Amino acid sequence: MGAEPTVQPASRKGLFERVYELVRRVPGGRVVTYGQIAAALGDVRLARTVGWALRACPDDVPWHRVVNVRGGLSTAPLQGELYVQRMLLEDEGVQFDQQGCIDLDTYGWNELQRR
DNA sequence: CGAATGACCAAGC
DNA sequence: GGCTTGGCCATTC
Repeated sequence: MGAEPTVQPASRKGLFERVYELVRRVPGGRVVTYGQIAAALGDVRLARTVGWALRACPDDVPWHRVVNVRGGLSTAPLQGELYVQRMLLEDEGVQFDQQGCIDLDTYGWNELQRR
């Protein structure tokens, strides 16, 4: 567990791995924003790159727990498709408002970085 | 190596 | 209150 430091240069490993590790730490029923992950990495401006990492969407990474700062889902499927992210979150107990957004003040997880 | 992309964020109109 | 623009970073062609 504590074998790895809090933050390390992305050069060490693909920045993707770093993002996956953080997302894996997100407990069910909780959501985090891209900027939060980026901030945990050391730079909030990495938010865009975080999206690139999640684009790979590995199976062992709960990518559905990552939403934008607005509490909305950036994964907008086309007509006919289903909101997989929304279903997964709702299944975990996350409630959506009338606008289809999540209350980050309630479900937002601040202990992403921990320490 | 240069240009283009992207599941973002913040500010401006 | 909602839409548009700019900017930053890393990855890909």
